[in-house]
Amino acid sequence: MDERYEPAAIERAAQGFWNQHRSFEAAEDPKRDKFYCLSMFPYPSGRLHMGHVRNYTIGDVLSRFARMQGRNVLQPMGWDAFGLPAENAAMQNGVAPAKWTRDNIAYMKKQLQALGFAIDWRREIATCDPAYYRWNQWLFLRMREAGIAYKKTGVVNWDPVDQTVLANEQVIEGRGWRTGALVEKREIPMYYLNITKYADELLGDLDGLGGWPERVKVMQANWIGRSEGAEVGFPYGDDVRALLGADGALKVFTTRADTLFGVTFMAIAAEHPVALAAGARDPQLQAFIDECRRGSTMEADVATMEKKGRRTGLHVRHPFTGEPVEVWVANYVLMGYGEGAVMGVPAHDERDFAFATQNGIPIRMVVRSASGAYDEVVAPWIEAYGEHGVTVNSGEFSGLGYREAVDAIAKALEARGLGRKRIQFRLRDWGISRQRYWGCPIPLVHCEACGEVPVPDSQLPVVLPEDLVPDGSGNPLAKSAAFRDCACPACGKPARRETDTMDTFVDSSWYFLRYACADNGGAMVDERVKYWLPVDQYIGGIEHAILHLLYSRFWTKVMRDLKLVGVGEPFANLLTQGMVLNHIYWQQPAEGRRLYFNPNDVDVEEGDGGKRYVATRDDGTRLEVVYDGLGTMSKSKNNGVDPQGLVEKYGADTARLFMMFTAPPEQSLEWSDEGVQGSFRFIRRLWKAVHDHVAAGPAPRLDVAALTPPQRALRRAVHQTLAKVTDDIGRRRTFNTAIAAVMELLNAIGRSEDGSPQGRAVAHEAFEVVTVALSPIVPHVCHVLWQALGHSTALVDERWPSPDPAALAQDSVTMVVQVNGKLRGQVSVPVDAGEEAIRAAALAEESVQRFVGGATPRKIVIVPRKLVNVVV
RNA sequence: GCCCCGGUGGCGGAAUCGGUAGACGCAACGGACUUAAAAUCCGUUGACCGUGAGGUCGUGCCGGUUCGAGUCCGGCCCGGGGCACCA
Repeated sequence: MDERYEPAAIERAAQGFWNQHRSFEAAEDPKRDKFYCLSMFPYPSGRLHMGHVRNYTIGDVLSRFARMQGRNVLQPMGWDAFGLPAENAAMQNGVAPAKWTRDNIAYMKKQLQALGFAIDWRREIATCDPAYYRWNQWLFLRMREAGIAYKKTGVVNWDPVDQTVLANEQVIEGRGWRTGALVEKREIPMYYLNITKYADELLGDLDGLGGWPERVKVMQANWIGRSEGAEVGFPYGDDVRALLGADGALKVFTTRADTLFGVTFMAIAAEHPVALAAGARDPQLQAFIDECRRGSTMEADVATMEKKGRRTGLHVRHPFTGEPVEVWVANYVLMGYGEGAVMGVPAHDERDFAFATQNGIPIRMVVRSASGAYDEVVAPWIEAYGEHGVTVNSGEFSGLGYREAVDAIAKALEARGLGRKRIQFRLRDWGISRQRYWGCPIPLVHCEACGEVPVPDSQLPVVLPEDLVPDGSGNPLAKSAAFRDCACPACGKPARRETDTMDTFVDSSWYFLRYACADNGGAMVDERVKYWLPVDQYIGGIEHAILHLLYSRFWTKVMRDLKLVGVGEPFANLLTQGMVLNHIYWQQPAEGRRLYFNPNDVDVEEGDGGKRYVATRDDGTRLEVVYDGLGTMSKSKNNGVDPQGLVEKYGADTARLFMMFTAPPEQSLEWSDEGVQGSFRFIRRLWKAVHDHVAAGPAPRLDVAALTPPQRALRRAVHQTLAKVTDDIGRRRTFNTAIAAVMELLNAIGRSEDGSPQGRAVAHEAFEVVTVALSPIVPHVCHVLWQALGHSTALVDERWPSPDPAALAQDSVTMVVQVNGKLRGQVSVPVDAGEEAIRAAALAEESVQRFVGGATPRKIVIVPRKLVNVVV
């Protein structure tokens, strides 16, 4: 064994061993308990970032731990390879997205391998491979047959200069990112997946997901947003009837049917048919409608923008009183959500209150406060106005509580054919059409004679041409004759191929199934999926808590209903890892954009007026910069740390140890160069300790009966540490405290300095436990240390040991003594001491006597083996 | 704006079920070793009072429950994630 710790050589040796012995190739074996450990696959952006290292280290620790516990472990890896960044890179560099993506995959795969992850690379998949995405297409056609995939119009961001659809990310302050043109909303036909059909089940099944963080389940439940309420029809007034040339009713959904008699206006979306008809004869209203249709499609923008409205001059009639209610167009009502219309009850809804006050609309109180918080509704708004109470001024429905009022009103509405009770979800159907090149083609053909024709299964996949280079002006597929022009599968006449591609969330909604059978060219899934699913542990960023995880759950349920898989939930346990943060520094030049400086190039100087931050530029000149706090590592803020440099300088084990030690996995993690060095030093200290122990010659056999008290104490610490690490990794998933416990143990071994034969035997056992306990986290160095400790077997194939109960036993415990809840002393009592004995020992303690004085304790609280509190 | 999470020494964090606040690590300071530096090793380090023994205060802010609150409850402040075409 070398005296010096040389990570490069050690890691080469360990990885060579695992590769040669195919240690991580997983085979289905029904007799063995399987453990499917899945980390969210990366987008191949070019290089690994620290978030990836953190994510995959967590997965690897759990995989290696489960493997040592005897489970049959599958840990696969692949590439979420379609998406916008490839098109952006193509526009910047003129490289085809396919080549850019595949080069990135090759590079990042090498980086992953250098980190020593226990991955079965035979199962690698990339979503841009036709062998993968053909099954997107195949299942899309099955969903279309089942009515789950259907067509309707949807709203997109439209750049009028580039004549192209923009992603939300490409809209900067209401303008196209390349052209600076004001973005417009535009309605186009799109394909949708009927996820709302599964809303009830997606919500209800959350209860069965015991291995999911509570906060993720709450977020999903709120996203699905089940609300019980009533649908109410407001019959058209004569003016609306005349305008539309038809009879009917304006439908709304409300959770507050009890306030129906407080309706003083109706608000409809700018895209609502009534609004469009009204706009056609009123140029000023049309101008307002046009204004509403500019601007953002994002909910956050809609929610924070100034609430504006304009009267249409049209009326609907109250369903009970028949009174006319004026209809307004409002920018805060969205056509895509609910009915595109809401009833306005200013007295009992904060937003309606603001709208009414601003526009001079009357406010009619119809609920009396149950708590007496108000007698009349007057400005300013107070929260109590929105609370449930007892109805007033509501005709025959007055004097009812919330539930009775809603029930009675809904019943009466139903009798008149103007409404009913209904359950509404906030969740909307999933629009999957994208007018973009680098994605999975939607397998449809448009024929003048036959209409929309699905591509027959025998002709799948519809292969995406890989030689196109987007230029920012629309989808290149639409301009490629070779792709676009085809024969109609039904009649054979010339036809046009669909040029929309699928949302990349489709690709990631089922990749975890494909790992089980990646080599099957004849079917999407097979028997092996039944063996591996569900995923036993899923690990990924908290930013995916809603969309990706909800879509995957939905997709799995659809496949279950199509009899393709046996499970209805894909992920049994979920760990949501926090983000990796670093400091942000910038400087604002006289003209142009902020310049961001990498924290590596910034020195912190302590001056009279506090701290100064000085950056050193490439040309060696220095410049004072602004410190802007911590933020996620990103290219735009120039605060990323390249894992490659870290691995080259310190080795993969140090990178892994730092990631696991610095913060618990669910919390955000702050980058620290000093912390990395500390992790490196710890490994080196471990290496040196084992080296010195081994260099002193073989340790004798451990004779438990012959140990001195200090030796017994050290051995107890060894087995306590083992128990703690097992619990921390296996149950609590707090790797940082597991590592801290091992550090403490290593410190204790160092302090013992016991060169006697049994002292060395205890130390030997201790080093073995340290090596095993750390091996999931720093597997390379432990692989080599295990051999140095005299083993001919490979550590990766060892079983995780159990603590020796005999070693854990102790005959006395130290209990803390408090007087009136304040710590005053400690007493040592036998483990089996009774309450009386503990009480006596506590009262006899010197400082307790001092604080109790002559007083008689009023109460003595005893927490077994921990604490005594004397209350006087 | 709405939903979710977090806030503990100079810093990252620990305290697992309401029971010793600050484990472990970093940084800093002092010392040993060295011609010197690096590396390594030893020691100190929440604040305040005290020579000391010891005491008082202390987990974003205000209030509450409890023998006992970082932990539970109510109200705020600040930071982060998500909001449906970034992945």
